[in-house]
Amino acid sequence: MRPCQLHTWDLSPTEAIAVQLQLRDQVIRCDDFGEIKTVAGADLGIRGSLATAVISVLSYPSLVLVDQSVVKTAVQFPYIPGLLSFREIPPLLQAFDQLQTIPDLIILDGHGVAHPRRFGLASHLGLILDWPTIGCAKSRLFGTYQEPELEKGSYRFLHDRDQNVIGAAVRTRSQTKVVFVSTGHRVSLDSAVRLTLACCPRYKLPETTRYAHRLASN
DNA sequence: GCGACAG
DNA sequence: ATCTTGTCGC
Repeated sequence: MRPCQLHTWDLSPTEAIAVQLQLRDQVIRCDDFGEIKTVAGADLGIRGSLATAVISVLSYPSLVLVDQSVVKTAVQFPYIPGLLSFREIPPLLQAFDQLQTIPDLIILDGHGVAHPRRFGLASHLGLILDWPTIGCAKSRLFGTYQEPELEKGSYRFLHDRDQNVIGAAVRTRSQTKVVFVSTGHRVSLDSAVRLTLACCPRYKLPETTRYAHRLASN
């Protein structure tokens, strides 16, 4: 899981968009992973310009915390819808570098291919690490969908303007708002939905994300 | 031109 | 994301 230097990070928003368009075709939307025994959650907490990057690794499917890493560093890129990865990946890579355990799968707090250029945070990090990733966002960035049934496990596909499927609005908990699941890299949408639901035994968000989020924002 | 817009 | 109190619902 060695990070691959696909590009530099001192980019202007215009250059960042060019990078996304250049890398988007390398994303693998099919299953390309082995047995899942551990799943990692990654998240960033930001206070002013100081970012706290956290990676939490849980056993799967038991979902017990087995490893965690925390790194505090300065953020270098502003938050711009569609360019979130350029703000969050540098700090997250530092946290992954400090991690002792190599997780079999990573679930990100953001979108994968459910993105205006089909290259959200989960796809970008997946490509850099060449590792299986899933995007699981709390709100929609791009695409249209219809509300799924209110029962846990229900979901409806997210479509782009040409009706291509780019993700799914998934009810991970009954009577609660949906989360948006999409392929990050090397995980099909079907597997992404199945694995995400398996990581949500009680709450709307995956346990992985909850663990990372808790440490990152306190 | 107006609205939408992951975290 | 962060700034912030109480409040509605399971």
